[in-house]
Amino acid sequence: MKAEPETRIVKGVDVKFSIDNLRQMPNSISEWDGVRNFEARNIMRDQMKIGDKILFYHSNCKAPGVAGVATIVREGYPDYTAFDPDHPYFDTKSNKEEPKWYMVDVQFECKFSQVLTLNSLKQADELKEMVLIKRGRLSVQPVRKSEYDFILSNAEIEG
DNA sequence: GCCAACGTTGGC
DNA sequence: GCCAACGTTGGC
Repeated sequence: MKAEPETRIVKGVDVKFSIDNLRQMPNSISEWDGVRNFEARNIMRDQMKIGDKILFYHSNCKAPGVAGVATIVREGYPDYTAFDPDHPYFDTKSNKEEPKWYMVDVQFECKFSQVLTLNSLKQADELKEMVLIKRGRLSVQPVRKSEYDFILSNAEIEG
């Protein structure tokens, strides 16, 4: 799951969100709101289950890469930020009766001492088929167990 | 249901 | 800040 750790202003609101921001939330839990892509939405709505681990990826920043791990603690439910005209993620085409967008809740699991950069991930033969490498440009995407295990085995966990 | 125009993502 | 790649929209 990708988030942007550096300041980005959308309708006057800074939408940056890093692994540190997640850790600092109450109980280190946050809603994963603002996803406005059908394929990414379907993954959150239909596939993610409580207890699933996710790789927290920092995108659109100086050092893009995997920053740590989080866990799904609530399965897909309507992304209500789409209903609020004052919210940066408002969408006129979504409403409570027929929600167009969905989100999950995630809880901080661990942070890597150093971000595993996209550049370094690209060097690994084990990750050649990874959606992140092959395709990019999708903010919620599937990770094979072998890819997840490889990434974790190459990460140093902070603390 | 095609596809051109347009908008967004996200690395660099 | 540029721009390639890709997703979405809307006219026909």
